[in-house]
Amino acid sequence: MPIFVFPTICDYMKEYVNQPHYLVAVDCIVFGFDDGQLKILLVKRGLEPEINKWSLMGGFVGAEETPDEAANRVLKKLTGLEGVYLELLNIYGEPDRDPIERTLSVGYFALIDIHKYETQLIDNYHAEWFPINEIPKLIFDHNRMVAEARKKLKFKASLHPILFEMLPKKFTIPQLQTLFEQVNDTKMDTGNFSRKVTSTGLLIRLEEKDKSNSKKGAYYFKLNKKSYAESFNDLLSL
Amino acid sequence: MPIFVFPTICDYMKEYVNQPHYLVAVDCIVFGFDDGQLKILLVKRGLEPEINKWSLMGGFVGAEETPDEAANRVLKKLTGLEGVYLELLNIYGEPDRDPIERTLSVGYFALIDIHKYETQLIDNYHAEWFPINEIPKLIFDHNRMVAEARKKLKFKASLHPILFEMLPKKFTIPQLQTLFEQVNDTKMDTGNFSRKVTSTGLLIRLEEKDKSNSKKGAYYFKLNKKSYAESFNDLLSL
DNA sequence: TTTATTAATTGTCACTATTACAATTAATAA
DNA sequence: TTATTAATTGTAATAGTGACAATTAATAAA
Repeated sequence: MPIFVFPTICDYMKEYVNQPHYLVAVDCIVFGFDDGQLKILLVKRGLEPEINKWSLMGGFVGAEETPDEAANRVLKKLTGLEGVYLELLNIYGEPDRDPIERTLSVGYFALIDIHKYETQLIDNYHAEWFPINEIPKLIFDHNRMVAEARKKLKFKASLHPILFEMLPKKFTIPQLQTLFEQVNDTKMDTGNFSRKVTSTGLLIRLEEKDKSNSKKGAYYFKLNKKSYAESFNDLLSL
Repeated sequence: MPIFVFPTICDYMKEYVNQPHYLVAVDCIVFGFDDGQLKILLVKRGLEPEINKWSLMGGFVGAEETPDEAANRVLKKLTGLEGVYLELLNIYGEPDRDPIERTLSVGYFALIDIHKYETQLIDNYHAEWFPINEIPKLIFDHNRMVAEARKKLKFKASLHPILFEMLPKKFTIPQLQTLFEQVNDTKMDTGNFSRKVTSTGLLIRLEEKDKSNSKKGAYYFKLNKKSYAESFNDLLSL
């Protein structure tokens, strides 16, 4: 008599049927950069429970879509933007994280150019940009999500040129440095930063200058899309 | 008349109820190192559909556990090991990835010391270690999971000292180098590798030597747990 | 006992990257 | 014309990397 008995098809089907089923949601931590500050986008919840509390933007994963697609859909609906930089952050699955019913949430972090945001939507969805150091108390485990997203952004940005996702097409090196310093919570030597960043071949200097911050003015740069793509190929992976 | 009408509590509850519910599973890509080869652990499926096909080890997320806990449970059951190195890989949520019923799978990759594996379980679960370059056709999207896990391991190992998770307590530098080369699919200068790895302060040299591969013999080393922990604190994040 | 052998380890040196900080530049406004 | 100031470039000491040569410590053959 065999010690291990293979289940039959019926056993197999039963195994599926007997398993609990859960709601699956996505939540997006959306980063933007404006006015020399790193910010994230929050929405004021218009539903019970936790009505009028701030939360991340999220939604349920529909029957015909992957979690990735759900996250893109939510972002499109709440920011008007498509094709934004989006990356899996973590999965949040504490059995009681949602008081109504067990819901697993797939957390994504998104980087957007804050100036492309459709400001009309701010009103529609009671949304607001919060400086990263002034995040209020959020619902459920959303504060934990934000904390993990910050860590991931910092780590990621040290290896991949993703910060450009948050900058406009034309940007200056001091601007890039400020964003970098915000993300990494540090200060850098301006000379060394400038040289390092230009030596990568990732940037193309334009003729125009931004004179809003100094008399000399800082040259505008744009991304070298070609080498940007190549460095992504080198580093991609995750 | 307001343009945007807040849903009532009833709307809110209905929103939950109307949403589809899914099965949620975990799948583990288990790496080990033996005989100079990087390997992964596969099980022969004893159930329809896809009976007798090779697959990753997995299971459903139970009602009282997080996906992390489910992955640990599955690993404990199928390897006998607890507290193994385990990290989220990705979430796999194509609506039709499982032909029986929609199932979202949370992929984890695990690193274990292959010699601690309870070999009895190999028989119980029809499991087998496969060299990384000889992985057979797997069920569902499991080959994709393996490919992504390899990429992640390579990337991860370039930043974190995680390879030690796959080595025994006592190991030699040539051993470590072979593992490193397998993971990165490359060759390194032995001298430079040795110096670099010892200069980190991560290793403590023992008196004993391994003379199985050379007449001179290679010193055994063990991990400096203290600086190992510290470097983890520095780099953690993900 | 001596010598040849071989993987493991250490030495060397040219080359590149990093860092701190000093000097210069290009505009503006007094 | 000159003072001012952020932006940019210069410089030099230091540290890290990589290729390759030399040495070492054991074993086994002569």
